Amino acid sequence: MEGMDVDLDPELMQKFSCLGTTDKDVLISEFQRLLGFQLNPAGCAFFLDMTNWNLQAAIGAYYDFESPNISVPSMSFVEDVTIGEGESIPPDTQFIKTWRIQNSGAEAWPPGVCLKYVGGDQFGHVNMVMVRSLEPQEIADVSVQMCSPSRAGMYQGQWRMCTATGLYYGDVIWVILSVEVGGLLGVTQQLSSFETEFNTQPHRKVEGNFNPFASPQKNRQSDENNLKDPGGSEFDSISKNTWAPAPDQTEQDENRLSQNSVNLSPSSHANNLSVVTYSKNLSEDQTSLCGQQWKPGGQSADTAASPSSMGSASPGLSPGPPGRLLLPPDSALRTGLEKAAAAGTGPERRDWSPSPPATPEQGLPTFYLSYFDMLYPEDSSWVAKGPGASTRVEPPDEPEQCPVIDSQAPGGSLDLAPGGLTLEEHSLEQVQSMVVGEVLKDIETACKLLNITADPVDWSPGNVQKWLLWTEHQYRLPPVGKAFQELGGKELCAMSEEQFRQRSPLGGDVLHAHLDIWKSAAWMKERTSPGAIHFCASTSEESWTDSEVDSSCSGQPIHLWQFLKELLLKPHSYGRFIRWLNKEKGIFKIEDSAQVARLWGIRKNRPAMNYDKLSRSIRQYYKKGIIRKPDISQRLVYQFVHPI
DNA sequence: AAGAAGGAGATTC
DNA sequence: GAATCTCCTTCTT
Repeated sequence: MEGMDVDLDPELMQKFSCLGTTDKDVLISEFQRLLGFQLNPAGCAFFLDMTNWNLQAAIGAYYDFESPNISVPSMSFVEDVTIGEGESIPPDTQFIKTWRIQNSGAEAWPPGVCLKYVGGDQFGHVNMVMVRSLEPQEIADVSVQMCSPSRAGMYQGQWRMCTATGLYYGDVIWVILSVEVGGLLGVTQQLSSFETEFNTQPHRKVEGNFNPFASPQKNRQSDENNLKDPGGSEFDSISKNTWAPAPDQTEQDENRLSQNSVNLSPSSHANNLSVVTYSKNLSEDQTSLCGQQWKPGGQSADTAASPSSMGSASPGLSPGPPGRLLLPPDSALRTGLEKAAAAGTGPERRDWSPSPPATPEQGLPTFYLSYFDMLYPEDSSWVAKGPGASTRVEPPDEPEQCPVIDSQAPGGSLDLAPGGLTLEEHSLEQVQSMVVGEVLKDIETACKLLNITADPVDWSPGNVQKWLLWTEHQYRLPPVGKAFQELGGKELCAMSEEQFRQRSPLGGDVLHAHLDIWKSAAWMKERTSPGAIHFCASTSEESWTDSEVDSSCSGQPIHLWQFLKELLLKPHSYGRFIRWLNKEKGIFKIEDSAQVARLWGIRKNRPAMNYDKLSRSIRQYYKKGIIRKPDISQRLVYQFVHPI
C-alpha cells in the first residue's frame, strides 16, 4: 500500500509501457481525469490493471491504497419508512420502498451521490436514484419505485450509497420483501397515495413524522433479530474496521455482541455462505491483519489484496476441528486459507451482494477472517463463545423460501439444539458445513467452466494452465506466465510451497494454498464418494438441476446456450455478469458482456473471444430457434425460445 | 461507441 | 457436417 506509485515493479512498468490499446489508453486518461491528474499514467495503469480495467474498481483501489486518510462520506441507515419487517405485499405490485438515512459524518456529502442497487433482487428496473447531498447529521428519506416479483416468497435486495466517482460508502441498506397473495402493503400504499403525497422524490427531506407505512417498532425488532442492525449493517462494521473506525460504531458493535443472530435458509444452500458476514468486534491485531499485515511473497500481498477482489467472500475450504467437519485432519487447508485470507485474495464473486467489489471499505480479508474464525472457534470468540456476534447468512438466490432461523442466543446461553449441542454449536456446525459446501460448489463451478476434473492430480498440462489462468483471474494474482508450463497435475501437486514460490515469487505461495484447497476437496470428495470426484453427479438439490444443461462431464462440447444457462443457474456466482430478467419466459440480460465473453473464451479455450463474437454465435441461434430477442428488444437482452 | 444483425469463409471436433 | 469462430459491413441506439 505504501509507496505504491514510487516503487512500481520494473516488470509492471514494462507491462505498462506495452499497453498500447486505445481502450486502455482511454481508461487511463479517464482515470487520470477523475483523480484530478494526481497520478501518472503508469500509476493509473497499475490500478486499472489490478482491477481488471474496471474504472470504478480502480478508483476504489486507488483511494484505498493511496489515500487512506481521504474523507469518505458516511451514511447510516436509520430505519425503514416503508416495507418494514413483517409486512407483505401482493405479487406484481408496484410499491415505493423508502429508507430513512443519515449523513453520519462530519462533512457534507459531495454532489452527485446516488443510491445504487448493489445486490440481491432488484424489484423492477430502477437501479439507482440520485440523492441530494446531505449536510452533516442531516436525515433524509430516499425512495425507490419498485415492483414486487410475480411469485410468492421472501426476497431481498441491497442498495448502497455511491459517490459520483464510484466510491461506495455507508451502510448497505436492504429491501426485505415478503410477497404473498393477499399481502396488504401494496394496497395500503395505493390507498395512502390518495391521501398523501407519494414519497417518490428520492431526496425528499423528512418533514415531521411523515411515515404512512412505517412500523418502527417492528423494524427495530427486526434489526435486532437479524437482517439489519440499527447502528449500521455488518458491512458497515466491517468497513469501519478496515477503513475508518468510528468510536461510536465500535461501541455499538460491542453492544451488539450480546446476541448471536444467524439466519439460515432451511434449504441450506451452501451458496448462501458466500455472503456470510458477521459483526464482530475485531481486535486490533485482527484488524491490522485485515490491513494486509501478512504479505506473502512481498509485493504479492499488495497486489493480491486488490480491493477489486474484496467485495466478495468465498471462504475457501477449511478443515475444522477434527471430528467436527468432514475434512482431512491433516489437511493443509488451514494453512492455505490462512494465507489466502491474509493475502486478501478472494474469488471474484460479484453477485453476492454489496458489490461492486472494488469499494475500499469492503475488506475481503475481513471476510476471510470471518470464515476463518467461524471454522476455528477455538481461535476466536465467534459464535460459540464470543461476547456476541451477529452472523448473517443470506437468503438463497432462489428466494421462494426464506424462513429465518433466528438463534437469538445471548452470550452464555446453553440452549441445546438437537443432538445435545448448544444452539451456538449447532449453528456453528450448520455454518461450517455450509462453508464446506460452498467451497465444493466453487470448485464444482470452476470444473464445469474450465472443463477440468476436480482432482488436480488428473490434470493435463493444459488443465493446469486453465486452472492457473482461472485462479489468477479469480484471486487477482499476478500472472505466472510460463512459470508452470509443461507441468501436469501430478507434478504440480508434488511441488512444495517453496517450489511454487520459486516459480512465481509474487503469488506462488497463494497459488499453492489454493491448490491445497483443491487437493483437500478432492480428498474429501473421494472419501465421501469414492471414485466420483468429477462432480458429474450433483448432490445438492440446486446444483445444475437442469441436467440438459450440464454437459461438462458428458464429453460433448458445450454449446453456448448451455453455457449461458449454466451461468444463469448460478446467479450466486455470475449474477453480476448475466442474470434472468424473467426466468419463466427465459429472458435474460448480459450485464457484463466482456466478462461473459471472457468466461466463454476460457471455457472454449478461445482467448480471443469477445462479445462481438459471442453475440454473433448467439445470433446464429435465432434461425435455429434456440435463442431470440425478446418482443421488446433491449440491448444485451435475449430470450430462450424454450425456457425451462 | 457499443450493440445488433447478418453474410461469409475458416476452424474445430 | 454441425457448431462455432472470426472478420466484416451496415444499421441502430
